[in-house]
Amino acid sequence: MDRTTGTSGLAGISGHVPLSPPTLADVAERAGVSRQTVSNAVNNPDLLRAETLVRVQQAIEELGYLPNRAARNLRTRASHLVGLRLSPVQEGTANAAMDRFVHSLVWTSREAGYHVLLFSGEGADPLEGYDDLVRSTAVDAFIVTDTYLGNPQATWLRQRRAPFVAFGRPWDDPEARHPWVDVDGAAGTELATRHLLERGHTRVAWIGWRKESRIGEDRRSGWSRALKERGLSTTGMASRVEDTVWSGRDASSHLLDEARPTAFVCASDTLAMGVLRTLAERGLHPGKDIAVVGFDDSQVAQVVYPGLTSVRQPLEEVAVAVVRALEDLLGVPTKVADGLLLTPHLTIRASSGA
Amino acid sequence: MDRTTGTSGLAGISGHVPLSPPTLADVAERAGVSRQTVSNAVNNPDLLRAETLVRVQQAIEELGYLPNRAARNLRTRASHLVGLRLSPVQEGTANAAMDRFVHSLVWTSREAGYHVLLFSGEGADPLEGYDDLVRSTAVDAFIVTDTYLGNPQATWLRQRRAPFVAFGRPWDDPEARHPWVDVDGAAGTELATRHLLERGHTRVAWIGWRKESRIGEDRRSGWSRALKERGLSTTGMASRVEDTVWSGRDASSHLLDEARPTAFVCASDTLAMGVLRTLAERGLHPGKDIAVVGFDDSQVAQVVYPGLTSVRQPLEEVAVAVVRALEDLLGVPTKVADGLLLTPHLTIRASSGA
DNA sequence: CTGGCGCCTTGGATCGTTAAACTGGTTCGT
DNA sequence: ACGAACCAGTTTAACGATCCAAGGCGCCAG
Repeated sequence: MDRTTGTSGLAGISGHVPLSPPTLADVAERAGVSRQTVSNAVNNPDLLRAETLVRVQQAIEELGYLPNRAARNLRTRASHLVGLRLSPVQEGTANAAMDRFVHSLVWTSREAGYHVLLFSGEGADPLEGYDDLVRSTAVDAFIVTDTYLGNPQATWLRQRRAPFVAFGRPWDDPEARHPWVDVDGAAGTELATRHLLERGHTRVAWIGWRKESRIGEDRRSGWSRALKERGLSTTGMASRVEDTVWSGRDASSHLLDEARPTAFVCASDTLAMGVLRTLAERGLHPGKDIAVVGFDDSQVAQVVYPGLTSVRQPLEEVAVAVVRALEDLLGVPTKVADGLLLTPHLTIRASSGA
Repeated sequence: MDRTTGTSGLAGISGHVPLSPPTLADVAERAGVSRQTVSNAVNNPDLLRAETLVRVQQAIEELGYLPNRAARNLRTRASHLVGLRLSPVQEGTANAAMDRFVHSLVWTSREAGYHVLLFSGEGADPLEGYDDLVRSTAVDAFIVTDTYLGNPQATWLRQRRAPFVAFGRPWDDPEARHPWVDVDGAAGTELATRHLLERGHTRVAWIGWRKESRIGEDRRSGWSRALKERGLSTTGMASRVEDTVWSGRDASSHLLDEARPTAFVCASDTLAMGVLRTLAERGLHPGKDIAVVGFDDSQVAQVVYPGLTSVRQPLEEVAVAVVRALEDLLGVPTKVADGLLLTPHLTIRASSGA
């Protein structure tokens, strides 16, 4: 049977909106060529004579043809989708950065011809959701973002030969050979601390996360490095707590009483908000009496009074790098680089005495 | 050729991780049945004898078989994907709600067997991005969220016979017959205003968006309704501005000087943050001297000192309703209801005098 | 012995696309 | 003069699941 006699998608002829989009065969018929020639016109234009190409392209244009994704996916064994898992939200803590990253990623992927497929796990198991997508070959690759917990995804995904790029270093695994992109948190807090030192502060406190958090310890190291560089002591100047406003409030309150700092550097904007709370309770003015710097430059930092100075991650750049790594991974394996560390910058607002 | 002699996916036999996932044929071979029977086991289990079913299911289990999505999509003409467009972010204003909604939607969709495909437009054109997905039959339906500007998507999508559910009312089009879910903003601000009236306030001001915003006017109507209900005047008590902290600051400053309100209801948390800024500048205490209520219960409202009372949209419920409408749309057209209006509630914090 | 029923096999078509082999006439290199 | 490469395509065969029709087989009832 000659499929070129199909009748679907004759928008231009019948004048009606087609019930189903036009197919290769429709275009072929209209252009007076075979289906394969249309396929070539789309995928390997240089194989056609210029004249034929134009004719086919015109037919494509007139019918508004676009290759059916399911068919193309089946044939090429590629979906042009990348999977991104949204981890279960603990509202109140900073998934602010994550949301900004998602936006950037979607935007950047589009330019590279990819779409982002969101999924979520049922429960706490960080592997939840990945499995089905791998087994049903629903996505070409994954973007793994929650690498803070010794990322078991990496090991698992490699075993399954599922391509992936990580946003976050493989902290615990020096053997890891997968591509990753990360932001140098230590450089960020170092920037923040230096900024405070330059403004004359000598007693700069740290409020960060519990010791088990690699990211937290990394950020902390930037603070201590900057202090030690100037020969300043860090003893008694640091506190490690949960990432909540209340923890930040309590920690800063204690530190103010015990160590008498004139400035705070925090591992997150959430903690910094805790510091601001302590200051408000004590009638102290952020930026005038006590300087405060947060981390992530979240919405909160931007709108709070009088403005919170904060370390801003270059998430747009991260997205670009991730997609680049992805293309490298899925295209010709040219292996640009396995890991890439980007430097954040500091958004200065009134809380650090602008 | 007998495809049952295929050699892919023999994980259990060779002991190696398969290079490509197992197919129907692999399962059939292992279970000692035909491909058709495996297909039936998956899609019409009641057609099989219990004994055979168990055997097939065991083979499926052992091989870790899951139907190839591309193949199934091609055949069934359904992708089990829903498209969601991320509108270009104007950082600083409230896409906070959007992010919360995305999370809820992903979660709810998963339970219904759908995944969320994110996409974005190139520029300001709200139709950007939809077209390609429709023509390539990449998604089964869309979730349209930006219905605030006379939503041209609705008209366009209906023309293309592309199924969609809207989060947001068809404000300008009483003819619209598409399913939608929305949150009753007026009910929310009415709740907020009543809350303030109950706490003894009689001079309650409004800061909202410019008159062209249907959502803004809707929210405003809740405030004025609550005041008029108590015989209180609204004249001189309202201001309509851009959705920025600075606009909120200026507006509240003017209102304080001119109308001497003791409380503010705002169309967004962003504007409420502007009010808090004015209070801070004047040495006034939110919740004690002046009460403030925001809208959206964003991260900001939760962490700011001393806590911002805010109208919270039931986005989880919205997601559930949207997915329900979606299932209705894509399954048997039972037409539950075209539109559904949900009621927000008030999260009370110290800014309203807790 | 025949017919019917329940459960399964078989073969084939189908979805829309693409990879690979092939067409038959021409030009090129040697 | 002979093989190879090149034209602008065409033909065939997948890709993996689903759907349909036709039929086989054992078993039971009539």
